[in-house]
Amino acid sequence: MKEALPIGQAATQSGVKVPTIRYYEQIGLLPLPLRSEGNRRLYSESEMRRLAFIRHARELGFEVDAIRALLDLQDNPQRSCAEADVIARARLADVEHRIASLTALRKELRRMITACAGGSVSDCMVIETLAENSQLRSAKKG
Amino acid sequence: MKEALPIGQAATQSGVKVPTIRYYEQIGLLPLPLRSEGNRRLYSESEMRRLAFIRHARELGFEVDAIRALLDLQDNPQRSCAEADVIARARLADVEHRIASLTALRKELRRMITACAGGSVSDCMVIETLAENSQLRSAKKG
DNA sequence: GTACATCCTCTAGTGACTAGAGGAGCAAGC
DNA sequence: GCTTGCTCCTCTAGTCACTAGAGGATGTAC
Repeated sequence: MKEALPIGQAATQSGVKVPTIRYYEQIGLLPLPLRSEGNRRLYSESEMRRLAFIRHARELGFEVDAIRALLDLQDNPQRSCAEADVIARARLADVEHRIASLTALRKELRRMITACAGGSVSDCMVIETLAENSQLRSAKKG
Repeated sequence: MKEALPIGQAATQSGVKVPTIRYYEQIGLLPLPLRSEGNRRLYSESEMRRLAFIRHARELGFEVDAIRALLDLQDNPQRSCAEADVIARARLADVEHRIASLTALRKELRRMITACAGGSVSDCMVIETLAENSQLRSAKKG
């Protein structure tokens, strides 16, 4: 087992800023870490892993509550599979929707870059494309 | 040319809420619309199109500044293609990174749902999957 | 033992909305 | 003309997920 890290090193290693780590602790995404004699936070390997997960999930646009749900799954492996299933399926649906939207956008961005290669912007259709796509869904999350 | 819409109908049609439309006006994403005799906003077809674009772009995770940049491009079609290219390529890189991460997560969620079909959650590896991927980039924007 | 970085807690500010107060405009019915 | 009720107006304040800063304690290097 590796030695524990102070918050500054935890921040550097995870790419999550120091105040953000403290914020995650405050809202209960991270457990209260061990403290040194001088009252400083010390992060274990498993906490670092959890932190990396949170960071990545946030980058992907998951809300804190969704991340909390995923972490709960991990924390309670004995839990009924039905619960896990509901959470996982909801996340999956969300992820698939995001992938579909981003794939459509990627296509349009590629087209735009290609089209722009040799002239003015006047024939770029980003706005038209995205405006039309926006009819795909008519309501957002609750 | 179709007749102009009051803000409530603009909201219904675009899926952007009334206060959000006013907010977009306030921060300069939408132009100041025509007003009726009674001082009510009236949205033309082109403003509706712009609104639809903004909504879709926001759903896809673009920041307001990025949207502003794209709209500026559209507003100034005589502008150099180099500028458009820079914006589009930055967006494309971002989008591709997101797609890659989400695809990895989708795989894991699917695996999880399958695994859960017959047992406990104990071997779910969501955290590991994302925690490892998170080394791909070490810094965010700005 | 004194610099100086790193840490602590606490409060306040940011971006992108979102909700609510308090009031004006307007269409329909009496 | 007058009321009912909806939509609209402006303005301020609240939310989420951070982010920055004040003011002070700790830890390490010379």
